[in-house]
Amino acid sequence: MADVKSGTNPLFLREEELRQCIELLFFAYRDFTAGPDEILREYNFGRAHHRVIHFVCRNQGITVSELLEILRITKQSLSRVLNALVERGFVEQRPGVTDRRQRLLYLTEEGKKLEQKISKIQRNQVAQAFMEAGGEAVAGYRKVLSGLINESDRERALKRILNK
Amino acid sequence: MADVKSGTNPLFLREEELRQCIELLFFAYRDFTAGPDEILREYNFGRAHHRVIHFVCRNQGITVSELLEILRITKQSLSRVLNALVERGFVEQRPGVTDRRQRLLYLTEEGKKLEQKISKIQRNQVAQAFMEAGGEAVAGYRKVLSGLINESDRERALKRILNK
DNA sequence: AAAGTAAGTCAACATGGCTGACGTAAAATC
DNA sequence: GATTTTACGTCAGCCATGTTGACTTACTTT
Repeated sequence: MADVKSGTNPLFLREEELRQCIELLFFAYRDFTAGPDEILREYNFGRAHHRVIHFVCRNQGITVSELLEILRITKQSLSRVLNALVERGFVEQRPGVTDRRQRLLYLTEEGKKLEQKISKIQRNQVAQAFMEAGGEAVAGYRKVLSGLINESDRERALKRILNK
Repeated sequence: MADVKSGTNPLFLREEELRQCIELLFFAYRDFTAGPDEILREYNFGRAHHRVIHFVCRNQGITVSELLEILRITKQSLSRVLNALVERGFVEQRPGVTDRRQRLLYLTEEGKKLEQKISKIQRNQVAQAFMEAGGEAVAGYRKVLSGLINESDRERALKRILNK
């Protein structure tokens, strides 16, 4: 009589472990976004603005369509957020050099300051977790999260993350 | 002339690595939620419904206030989603035994079926990533993500995750 | 010259957060 | 036993951020 719930059943162990790791991701993400949200509120910005600021910072001169592809939202959704950032002087648009239809995106000095302010909180949070966990754990974290990225997009995404 | 951008500057390396790991979390979460979202759409449910289904499944008989604390949303926000799930027969409410003010939450058979269907996708996705990354990496993943949980809530959250 | 592409706009709608005010039943306390 | 607190719920309205669909403009490619 094989007890499905027995600790000796590898399939059950596996499912339970997987569920725990899924939940872990939820809690980590929940608390990981809480800090930035607080600062953003002071500026009347939201998480959507943060994402734009982050990716424009990491990819100065990015095109609108590249940004859309990263964020996986519609251009109408992006435009609201992007226009607000441009109007309030956090993001700057410059026509592309080789293709003048493009409007390349850059953070202004103001934008860079805000990015620093927000990302510092997250970096401290991550640094703290890294210190507690140790270098080997960090390597594991990177490996697993990389594997969670959609396979068809993984290479491109990783290239972007590790860029330069 | 110390080059701040030099690869030999540990502070720069550190910041760059931290930023990469932050971005990794964004991409992983983005693609991690895409699968469930697709299924949920067929039921006219959203991510909010999924979260309720998930945590009620993992904590059968959970009280409304415990659920609110996990999700970190207002009861008004929860009620919309919860009422829909109850009305459509995915979640069941039973009065508490010792405290009859409570309405303990349970998944119905229907609810369990949907949960299985959704979580199977995520479990497969995570299992795949785990296989590619290896057991040591998984341990690292768990360590780091645990450390990302808000310190004041960490113990309680981890207890809930690892429960039973 | 025509077709395709990058980006933007307007309008309307859905989801899921939020606040504030108020209600009801049960439990806990004075 | 009366009062206060607690668990939960509702109504109403607002806001942020996602969606679709239709159309325009400027530029590039063919």
